[in-house]
Amino acid sequence: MTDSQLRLLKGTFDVLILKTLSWGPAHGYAISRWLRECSDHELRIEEGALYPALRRLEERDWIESEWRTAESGREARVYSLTRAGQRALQQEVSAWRRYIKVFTRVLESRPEESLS
Amino acid sequence: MTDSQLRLLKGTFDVLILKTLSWGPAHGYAISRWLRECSDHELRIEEGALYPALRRLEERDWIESEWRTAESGREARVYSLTRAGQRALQQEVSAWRRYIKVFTRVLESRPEESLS
DNA sequence: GCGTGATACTATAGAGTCTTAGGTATGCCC
DNA sequence: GGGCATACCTAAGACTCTATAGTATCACGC
Repeated sequence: MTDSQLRLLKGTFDVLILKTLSWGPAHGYAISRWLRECSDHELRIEEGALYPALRRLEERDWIESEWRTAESGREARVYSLTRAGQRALQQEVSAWRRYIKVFTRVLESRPEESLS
Repeated sequence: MTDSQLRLLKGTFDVLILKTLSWGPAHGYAISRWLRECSDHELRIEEGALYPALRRLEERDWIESEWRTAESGREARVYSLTRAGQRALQQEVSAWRRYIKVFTRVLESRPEESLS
């Protein structure tokens, strides 16, 4: 698949995680809770998917992490967006908009338009 | 994941294939060509993904196939949508609309709205 | 002090999907 | 006969998500 073509729907969560972190640093558990609430409980990140995704994003240097002790006294690994991550977020979001546009156009197409 | 939650983005092609077949029966090669053209060459189904997907859909009884000889004399396996496939297409399309809506809402959200 | 529930992270097995890369074969045109 | 588009199929491998289990801390009620 060349650059002129859209990347397919893998790593959906990645953009959502980046978006969540654009609101400010957060630890894994908070990310999944925010996403669930922000989507009116329609989206849910399983923990088995969340932590591998966080490691994946960190390997790409889109996020960085640090162990911190919260006011509660609990330890947690807090993630934050890097500069590269901010750029990546913008690119991912526009790629997604583009994909959704094309996808929707196909789904709404009528036979007359295609069987020319 | 319960029914009230959206299925995630796997099997993206499935809906697109069903949609293509809703225009009328077609063989595999034509499906991939139509999709490419209908999306202004932005979507492409690789053959390695197409034929497994067609078998998958046939196993679910959403499509059925038949070997036919075209006017050209070439043999081809022609797929068509079943009744169950038509129903599935409608359901899939509305599930996708719902997913895209939620997904877009999250991607367009601002910190103020979420960090209440 | 002890159970319970929410918080917080980690690891693994398994399934499913896409990419990449190859293969076979036919019809058409020169 | 050679090259090209058409038409189909398969396998290896990578990647992502699900399901499940495990560890540990803190707050709360009793």
